[in-house]
Amino acid sequence: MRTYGQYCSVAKALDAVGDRWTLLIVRELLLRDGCRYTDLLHGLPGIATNLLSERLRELEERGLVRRQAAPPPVATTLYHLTDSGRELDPVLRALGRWGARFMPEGGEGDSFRSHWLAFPVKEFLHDADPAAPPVFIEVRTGDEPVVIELGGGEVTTHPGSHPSPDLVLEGDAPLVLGVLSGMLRLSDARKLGLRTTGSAAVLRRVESRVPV
Amino acid sequence: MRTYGQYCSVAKALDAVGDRWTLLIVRELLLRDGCRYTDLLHGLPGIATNLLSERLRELEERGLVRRQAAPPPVATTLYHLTDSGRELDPVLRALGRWGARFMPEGGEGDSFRSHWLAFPVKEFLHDADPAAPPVFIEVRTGDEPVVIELGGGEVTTHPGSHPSPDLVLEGDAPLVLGVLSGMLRLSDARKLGLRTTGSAAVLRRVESRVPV
DNA sequence: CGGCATCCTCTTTGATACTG
DNA sequence: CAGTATCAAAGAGGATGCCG
Repeated sequence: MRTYGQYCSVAKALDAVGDRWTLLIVRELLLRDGCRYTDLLHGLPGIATNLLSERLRELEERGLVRRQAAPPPVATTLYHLTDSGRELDPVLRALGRWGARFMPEGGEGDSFRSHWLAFPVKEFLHDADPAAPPVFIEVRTGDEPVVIELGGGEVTTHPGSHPSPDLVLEGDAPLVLGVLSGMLRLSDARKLGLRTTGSAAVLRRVESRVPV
Repeated sequence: MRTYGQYCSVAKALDAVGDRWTLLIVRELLLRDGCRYTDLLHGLPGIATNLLSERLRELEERGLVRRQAAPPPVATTLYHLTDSGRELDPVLRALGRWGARFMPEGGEGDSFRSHWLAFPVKEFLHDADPAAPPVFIEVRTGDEPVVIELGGGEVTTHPGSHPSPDLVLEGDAPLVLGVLSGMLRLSDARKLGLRTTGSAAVLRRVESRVPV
């Protein structure tokens, strides 16, 4: 194990999770705890399979990940974060907050997975009308549809489709995130290729607190 | 530039600062903004000089670091963080907080620089008696002495010695940090090799909030 | 198919030496 | 002091093979 050899808690943290891909594996497990090797592979486009297995072994040794042999009918091993691993949440949130500044430009040729939406949605979006009945926005981008629910002051995401969404947003992830974050006007997003169905008015209920 | 190619702000952040040594360079500049190449080299024991120069160039390209040609009598280039770079502070603090769990065991053969103390002192220690007149603890560990001042509810560090410190702690960094954080009793630390001069009673004024 | 292990090539790193 | 240059070792990325 390669270590910085510095008696400093930042260096110690980076000894444990500073290797390439490691924090992204933790991101996946924070988003979807208890998932399979293949799910991780799918959620981490670009990773080599040998690296994933190696990192998982290291994370297990360090006590951040626990593997659980799921009984039939699943009959496969599920990867979970330990308490220690889950406590990396503030680190990931701080990183995501800081990295948000690169999102407006980037996106050309980047891969995207729709479950990644859960992070920015929870972190930056708020329900501006908590008393109103919930509304549902179905987002079709990335690998599978996802539903954003606004209700009771909370904004949550759910994988899958909604039988009767109030609004459907379909198009590239940067367009969808631009509209949700309020950094892109819907009319401009439409010109850039975003397709919408339903009531665009529900977007006014999305309160965005993206850091400047 | 190697990138994850993922449209996710965490991945984008790691594209920018996820390389080996990069966040430790930012740590150094957060602790001592405007320092020289040699200061960085000294504050980052173990780094290869070519890596430091390469990382500094990358950080400058990404707009996190600014190099400034200092006029005589300094007559050298000084490295500063930009606003964008300084905004990594919450990331470093989250990492340091999480990594603190590795500090009690680690330390064998690790290098230590006394200016690193500023981070944990600011993050975890508080002055339990804000109304009392300030007291000064001189710590002699690592490369140079450092003075910890308790006063007005704040705990601050200052490089160098104090003419008449209330207490002097001298010995290995883990012992000093153990005593300051309250995880090690002074009597035990003394048995392990910590040398003290002055009034040990001032330690009762140190209120430690180390996360469990 | 899920969950890796192996092999091979290419890039990054670390240690050291050297220069303006 | 502030870096470049050189080179061996380690790590990453990609393809493929194996096994229940």
